Amino acid sequence: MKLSARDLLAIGQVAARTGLSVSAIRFYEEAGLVAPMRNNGGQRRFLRADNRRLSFIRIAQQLGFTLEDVRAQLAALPNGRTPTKADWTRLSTAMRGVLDERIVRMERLRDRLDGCIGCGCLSLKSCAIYNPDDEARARGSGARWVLGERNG
Amino acid sequence: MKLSARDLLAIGQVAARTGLSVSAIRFYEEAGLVAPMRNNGGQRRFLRADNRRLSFIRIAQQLGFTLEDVRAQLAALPNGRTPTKADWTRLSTAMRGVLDERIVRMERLRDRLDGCIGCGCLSLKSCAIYNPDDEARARGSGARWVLGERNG
DNA sequence: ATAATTCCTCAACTTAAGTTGAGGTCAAGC
DNA sequence: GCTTGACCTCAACTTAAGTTGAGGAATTAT
Repeated sequence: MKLSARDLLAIGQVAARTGLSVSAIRFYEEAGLVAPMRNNGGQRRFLRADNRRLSFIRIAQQLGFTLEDVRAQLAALPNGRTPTKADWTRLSTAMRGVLDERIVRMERLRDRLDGCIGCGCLSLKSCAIYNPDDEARARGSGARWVLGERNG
Repeated sequence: MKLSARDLLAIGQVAARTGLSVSAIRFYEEAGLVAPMRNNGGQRRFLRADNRRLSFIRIAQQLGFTLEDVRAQLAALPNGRTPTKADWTRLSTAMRGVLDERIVRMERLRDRLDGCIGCGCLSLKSCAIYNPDDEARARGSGARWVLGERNG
């Protein structure tokens, strides 16, 4: 099918539809997460399918994934054809698995803290959190995840 | 009680005991999280009680708290006297509450994602994650939390 | 007394995920 | 056909939590 001018969106329209800022979308292009075309005047023109791609980025970010994570996920999409709903569902399911893991990890950390609350051992070598086995491997250069929160 | 030279630790000793790097400890001093004395030569000298304080910082960080969070927690410690085990336990208990909240929040997000997996609505206004109510308030200038992870 | 550590400050660099602003161009409405 | 608003690039700035390095001083060990 051919694309008519109606199928091409300016960056502001995409921003309005996805909830992303214009500057963030430009940044994502620079990061290689989306690849809009350009019109004669050099302005970006997005396919309607890019809305879904950008929304995916936004959602994954809200779930605490880094753009690197997102890049890896998007790499699993078919290239050449527009992703189908099934493609997106596959990605979402994969994310759910990672979320589940994170929840388990947090629960483990919390339980360790419980152990420490009892023993007051904050500075001792035997403290379960002080001397973590697996979690702490992340110190150094591991991937990191960020989630916004209000703690007022 | 008086303090003898044995009670005063050089920064390298504190680093070895707490697992923090020397540069991180200096950074924490600059951030006002710890306040070592200085000897005649201008070198830092830490009280043994500072080990516990610094360990608390390290643990809180591993649990995903920011230094700002830590600063707020430490502000709740008594000033003037060395914190007791009960003081530290109070702090740990407060942290546990925050961790519990976080876990609940993650579970909610995960469940929302489940809803989205089914509907494939990633770009639609009605998507529960796309159009989040409370969580998304963190976008902008909210506090953020970071936890290390390996996702290989 | 001297060599080897450890320590000091200060400035610059790092990563992630953008934002902000300057200076200039394009497109749309009237 | 002009004005307004949307868009362009590019560079610099932001925050958090430090690390790295230069250049020098203090402490410890022999």
